Amino acid sequence: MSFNEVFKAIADPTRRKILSLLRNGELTAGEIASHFDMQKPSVSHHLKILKQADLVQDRREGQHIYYSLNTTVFQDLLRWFCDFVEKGEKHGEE
Amino acid sequence: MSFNEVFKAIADPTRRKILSLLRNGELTAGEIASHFDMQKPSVSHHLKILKQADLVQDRREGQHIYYSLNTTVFQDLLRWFCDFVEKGEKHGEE
DNA sequence: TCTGTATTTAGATAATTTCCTAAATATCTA
DNA sequence: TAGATATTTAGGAAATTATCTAAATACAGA
Repeated sequence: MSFNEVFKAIADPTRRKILSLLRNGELTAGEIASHFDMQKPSVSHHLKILKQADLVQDRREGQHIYYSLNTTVFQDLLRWFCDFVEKGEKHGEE
Repeated sequence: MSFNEVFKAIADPTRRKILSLLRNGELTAGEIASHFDMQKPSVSHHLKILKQADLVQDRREGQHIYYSLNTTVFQDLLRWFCDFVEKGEKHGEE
């Protein structure tokens, strides 16, 4: 996981929608794909990018693969934004 | 300003570094460009994208154009991330 | 008005990203 | 093992993005 991968991952609207869907709990790849007008391999590709960025986790259960949010990375991001809103003078990127 | 433009804007490492530089106060386009191994027109392009996303503001003073952070947009982003970290069940994107 | 400095705009190219179809892999059930 | 379902991997075309050089615009001072 790198900070850059995370920012790239959330830059895409499809991926942000996937993250929003997962806020209500884990879903299978197929359930996620059913929310989009897009072929399954394309959704799978987006899931892979989210996983590489450590924004989601997956676990297999039989034929299904369940995806869920990894909120610890969101907390790191939260801090990044907080640092801009606070008027503090120290900084550092990456 | 659209949420999508903002996320696209912060997806690029050069642009995130520009934002970090501006945390210490406003800088001219030339001062910003001097921090990068990149031609000035390229930096100018990145500044334009940050401006369109409403992450920075600019003001002209003589020959110089000063750029500075617009922290209100960061607050909106902060809320977006908070919504993921909180375990709340409601959601909505864009 | 002419010259120099600061910055942006325009246009081209190379790299990256998104999405598709086809094929491969993994698992379940008969 | 064979067939069905769920999902990913592979390979390629189209769209987007980052960067460059050259030219244009804006301003200051002589």
